[in-house]
Amino acid sequence: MKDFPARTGITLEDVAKAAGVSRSQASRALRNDPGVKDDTKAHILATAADLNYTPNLAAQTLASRQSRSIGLVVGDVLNPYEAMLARECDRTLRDAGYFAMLAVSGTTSTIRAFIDQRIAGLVLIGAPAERDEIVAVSKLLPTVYIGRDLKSEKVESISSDDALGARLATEFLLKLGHRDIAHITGGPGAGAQRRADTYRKVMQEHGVKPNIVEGRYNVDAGSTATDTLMARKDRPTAIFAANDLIALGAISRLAWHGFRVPDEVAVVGFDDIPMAASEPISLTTVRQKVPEMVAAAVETLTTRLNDQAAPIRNIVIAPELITRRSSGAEV
Amino acid sequence: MKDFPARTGITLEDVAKAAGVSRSQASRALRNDPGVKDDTKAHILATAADLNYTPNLAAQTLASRQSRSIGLVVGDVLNPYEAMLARECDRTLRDAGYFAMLAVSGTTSTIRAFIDQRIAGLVLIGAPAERDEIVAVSKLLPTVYIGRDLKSEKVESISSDDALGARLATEFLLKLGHRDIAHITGGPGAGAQRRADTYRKVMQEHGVKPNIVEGRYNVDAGSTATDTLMARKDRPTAIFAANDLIALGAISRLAWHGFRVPDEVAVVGFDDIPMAASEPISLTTVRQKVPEMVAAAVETLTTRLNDQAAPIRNIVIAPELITRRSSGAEV
DNA sequence: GTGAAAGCGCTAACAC
DNA sequence: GTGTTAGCGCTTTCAC
Repeated sequence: MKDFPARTGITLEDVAKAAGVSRSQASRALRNDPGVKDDTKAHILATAADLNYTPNLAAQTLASRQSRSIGLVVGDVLNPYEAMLARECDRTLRDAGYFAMLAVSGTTSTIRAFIDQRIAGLVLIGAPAERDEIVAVSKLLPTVYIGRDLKSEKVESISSDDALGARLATEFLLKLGHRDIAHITGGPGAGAQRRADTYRKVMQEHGVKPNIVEGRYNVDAGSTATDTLMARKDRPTAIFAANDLIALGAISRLAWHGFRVPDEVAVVGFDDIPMAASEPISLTTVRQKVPEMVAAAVETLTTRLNDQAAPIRNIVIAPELITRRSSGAEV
Repeated sequence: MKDFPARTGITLEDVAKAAGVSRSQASRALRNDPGVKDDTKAHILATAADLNYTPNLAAQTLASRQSRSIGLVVGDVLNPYEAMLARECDRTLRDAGYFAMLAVSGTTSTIRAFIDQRIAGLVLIGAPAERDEIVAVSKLLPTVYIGRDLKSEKVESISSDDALGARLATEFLLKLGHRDIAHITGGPGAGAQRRADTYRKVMQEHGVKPNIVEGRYNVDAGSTATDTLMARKDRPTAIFAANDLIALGAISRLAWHGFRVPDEVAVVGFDDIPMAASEPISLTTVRQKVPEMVAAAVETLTTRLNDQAAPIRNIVIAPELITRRSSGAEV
């Protein structure tokens, strides 16, 4: 039976009294403010631990006019990639001494509620979609956006290098000898566009014709696009999907049509969601480095929290290609 | 450009002054406490709106000794079913006037952090796994567990009727004429066990031999179990998977082996995650009614929050069978 | 280096 | 019905 701390009624006052010091000193010691003699501090800390003291956050927030809770807005938790980011953010923020308040419906009203709550900062994961909105929010409080490069908007952001990722995938397929490589896009978003553009460019660089089908970042789009692709007389021998969900849709549909993956059609995705690594899927994909991205995001945010004047940072992280069976390369 | 409320420096005092009343009356009016004349109240509310007043939550919490934040602990956000529950909880809680603080690593230390935060209550989604721990936590503050029936532990819970779900799936397959129906389990958990037990019972009731392979609630387990199943000489003509992830693994692997779904093997899952509805998968499955479960959970929690002495509730919700192509039934 | 005193913005008796 | 008076538990000048 784990023992959880009962909500102790112990206050700073109790600790101070027990330690024989004033509340101010106790407060300073606990927050390790400078200006407390080392042994006094040690004594206070010991006493606090002894009494099982836990500070009252509400009081702290009220008195200091700053909280340690961070709003974490996730556009679509049902997208495994965003879920991975959210989970990692939660952990990292906690480790950094903050509390994450998650909202999984990234609407304006949600963010408004957060602001009313007087959170210290905001981490936005793929939401809101509108640039205007992001900019508006970021002016109100420290904000970092994960998933898109917002350099031109002057909003701090962490993103992954979509162009590089698309290049890795396309060149890999090319190197494997494929010429008829199709690309299923992820829709009109900037990231998806960059992936498509880079794919096109790389194909042209190698003197082969691009073959693009419009899609969306979900399974159904992958399926539909695959139907389109395989109905043509010049079928592709490889498909580069703008994300793993699309790739999953493609693989499923390919199987339904009776095409063998990777023998008849090689498939490469983007993101590296957990399912991509699963045995029956074994999807070759461009991994977005979630831990690195989140670490950078939290670092950026905490830096700003401690210094409003810190320069705006826009970090772009390089993804890496993870080869598995779906592409037919020796793994 | 959406306009977000700037963090107004407006306090209750300002509102009271502007409305020409005392702080107490303003406070009462804003929280619509009884004992404020209707037009006074209207006037105060109007003034507050005018001034763009938003209450300081920290001050409220401190003064009233109760917060409106609810800890939401999710065992595994990467499980789409839990992600669905989490999203719905977030929304519902917000609509009920609470704030959800999400933690996606359902460890003891996380919960401890929540308690330190002096949250009002806790919603546990599939975590912690240990009964002891759940019981310990629930003694400390209002808690409702989603996903398991904790009646015997005297912990409020909302669960879905696993036995009924398993029965629906098995009988459906039987009705379709299948006799060789295999079941891939979800592991040692109580819910998974109940599904397996019920499957076995229903099979026996119909005079056919159960065929159980041990699994886990994930794609790989579905794949592995399928290998086992299809390697035997008496191959099943239908598979009832303990959840959708397993079913997905089975379908993928079946395709890999060259078996047609549903022609050669029918597949039925459990949960109804979004991917189950996708075109290329089209999985027949037992839907757990997420909105109903969450509504019940939030209702249960808020009831307790308002009345510590309320009787403990353990609500079990009936799932329903959703037929799609994977089972071969006419849809 | 330490303590005293004054709030932070609100709620909750208690009077009127 | 409405206002007055104390705090809630902490941080933060400002003296010493």
